[in-house]
Amino acid sequence: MYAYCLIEYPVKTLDKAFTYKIPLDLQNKLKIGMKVLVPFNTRLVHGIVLNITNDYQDKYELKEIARIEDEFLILNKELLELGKYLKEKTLCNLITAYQTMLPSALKIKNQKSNYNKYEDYVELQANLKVIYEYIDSHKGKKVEVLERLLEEKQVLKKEFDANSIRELLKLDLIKIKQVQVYRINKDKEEIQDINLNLDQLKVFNKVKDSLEENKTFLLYGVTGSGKTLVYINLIKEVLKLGKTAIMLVPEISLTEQVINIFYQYFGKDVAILHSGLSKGEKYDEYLKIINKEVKIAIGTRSAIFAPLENLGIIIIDEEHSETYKQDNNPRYQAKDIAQKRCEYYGIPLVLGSATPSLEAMARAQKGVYTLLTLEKRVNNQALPTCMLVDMKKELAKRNFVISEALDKELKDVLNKNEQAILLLNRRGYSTVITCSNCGFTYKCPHCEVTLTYHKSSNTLRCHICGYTKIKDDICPKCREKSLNYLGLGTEKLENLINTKYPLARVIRMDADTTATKGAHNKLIKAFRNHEYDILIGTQMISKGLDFPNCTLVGIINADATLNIPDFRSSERTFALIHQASGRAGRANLPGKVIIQTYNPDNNTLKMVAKNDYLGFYKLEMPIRKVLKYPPYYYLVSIKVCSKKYDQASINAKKVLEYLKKNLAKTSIILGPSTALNFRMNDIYRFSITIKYQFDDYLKETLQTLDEIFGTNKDTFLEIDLNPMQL
DNA sequence: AGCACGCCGACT
DNA sequence: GTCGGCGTGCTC
Repeated sequence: MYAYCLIEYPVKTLDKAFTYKIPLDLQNKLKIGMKVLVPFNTRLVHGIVLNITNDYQDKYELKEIARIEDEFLILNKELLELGKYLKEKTLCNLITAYQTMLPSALKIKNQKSNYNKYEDYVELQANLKVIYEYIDSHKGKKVEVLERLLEEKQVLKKEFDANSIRELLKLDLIKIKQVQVYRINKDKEEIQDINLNLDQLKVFNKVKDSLEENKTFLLYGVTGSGKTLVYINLIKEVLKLGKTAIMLVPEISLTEQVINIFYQYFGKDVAILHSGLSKGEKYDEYLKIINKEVKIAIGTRSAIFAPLENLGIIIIDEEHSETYKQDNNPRYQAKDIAQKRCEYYGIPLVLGSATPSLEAMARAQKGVYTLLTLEKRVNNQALPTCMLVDMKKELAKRNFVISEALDKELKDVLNKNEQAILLLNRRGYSTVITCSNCGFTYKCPHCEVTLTYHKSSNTLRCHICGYTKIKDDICPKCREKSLNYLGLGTEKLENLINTKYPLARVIRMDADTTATKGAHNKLIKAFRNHEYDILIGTQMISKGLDFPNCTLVGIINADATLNIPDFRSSERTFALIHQASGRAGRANLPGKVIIQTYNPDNNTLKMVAKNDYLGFYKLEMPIRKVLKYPPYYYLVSIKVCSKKYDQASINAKKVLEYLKKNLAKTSIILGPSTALNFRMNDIYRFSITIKYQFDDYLKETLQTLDEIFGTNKDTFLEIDLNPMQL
């Protein structure tokens, strides 16, 4: 028998199956999808078995498989196929595709370690007669241990007094047994079922009627309409059919609430997969799935590869979130993978959002997806009232950061002992430092962007590569003490608010205050418990958080995201502000939102202020059509990267020539131009964009392009199909 | 990727 | 004479 193995090196030339003889003693054990160790060239390497056959045609002299590395299948048939799809979709190596699908503890690489966690348990050793004799003739702790063991058979060693255990061991009355345990163990909680309201029920029934069909639903439900409850009920239905479910959430730290609700409802049936877990925890959760001990996997992007068999539904919450697209190789979109898996099992895919991506909504309008709508908030609560404030007028009143209106509302909130959220999508203290004497500004030496000043650490930092330097007292160029701090970040805003409202308790949440594990949760909990009155934060505060006492949301600078030069900036701005305003007024209290902008006539902002997603959709779609952007055209972004400016530039032109020759004539090629972050980590990047509608040979063309440049030493390509940004 | 093989320069 | 620089080519 022969095994076709893919080996661990992620190199184009080695990204194919190598054939090995299967030694007799492994012939019954070896299965497709197992991890093996094989001789390769002069050494042993890891590989994964792609196929097993009985005969072999080529005259090649074959070596034998050395051994099996993991006793269980790391990938089943469906997932092996899925890897091929992933490779095709993203043009990555097949081995890279499989690596991406596995948790780091199981990845195919040359270091085996045991991630199983064991705990010492105590069991009775001697026969019962001896035990009873001991109990009858002794007193104290040791007897208690034995009595408990008679009842429970196996007890955690930690629960007993160590001395007693030691002595009982010496007497040979008990023994220690190592048992594998899971690091995460959540039990179901007894909670009362909440009944779906009529709207929710309608939506639920639509999907329920299609549980055996491969249909994609777009669940468009306003913030606070109770989408989660619909998901829970759908999953219950799926479990009743004896099937399993995957649910994706954008970022686990922000969605802790959702996770907890799932634990309450489903307890031990849930495995959770996200980047915040330790390697061991991830390994355990993955193992629970492989061992079929759980029926539901919840997690972020990569959880879409959860090795559940017999899937019954996949749900993707906050469908519009850009976190579902991986921004390094392989650049896959979890929604595509989900679609593929649903197709395989013939089951529904549910995409949920209050601000669907234009792509999704367009497909729903075309009937490709089935549109389901939840128009009303639970209990008919009103959506918050929004107000646009013209900051140009405020400047005249010398209000640079907080407008009159926001000031009034903030005071009001503080008086009523309610809470407010202020959104400012820029961290740090001041975003630009210039010298008023010579005009000097700080730039990152590796990335060509201005450095942001962080007051708490007195450093200047690059938000791209993390470069950090201590702030100077004098201008490094002209040696004058004339450095000015321009531009507003969350840190400065926090300072300002503290001085302006000295009695208010203010808390800040951004990448700097949430760097340590669990910090996120602590801050959120503290704010929910009303230990603070005002929460200042970047976009991380906008998603899915529920603060019942929060009645005011202030968008400090709505233009910040709007002015980023990208075709999706309007969509992003709408989603961000709309999601943030959804935080206002959730329980019984009505909410208010104040949006500060220098562009009060901007249509996107007007639509946000009206809480009018469909209005925004109707506004933005014609623009996309005219400019030939998604959803009307597909995009490919090619970045030509090199440490050497000249090489990047020359090769960018070569790529362009190649594309012109080989792409469909109907495709549009833009560039090369300098990429958004032209220099990043000392690498220069030229950007070429392809817009196309139909091109059967596109992938082949890109594949060969990639191969041609694969041999180039100092230039490499980043090819992103359906990029989120250009 | 990782390693052997091979062909040239500057050292005990 | 030989140690070691890294260009080239191969891997079931």
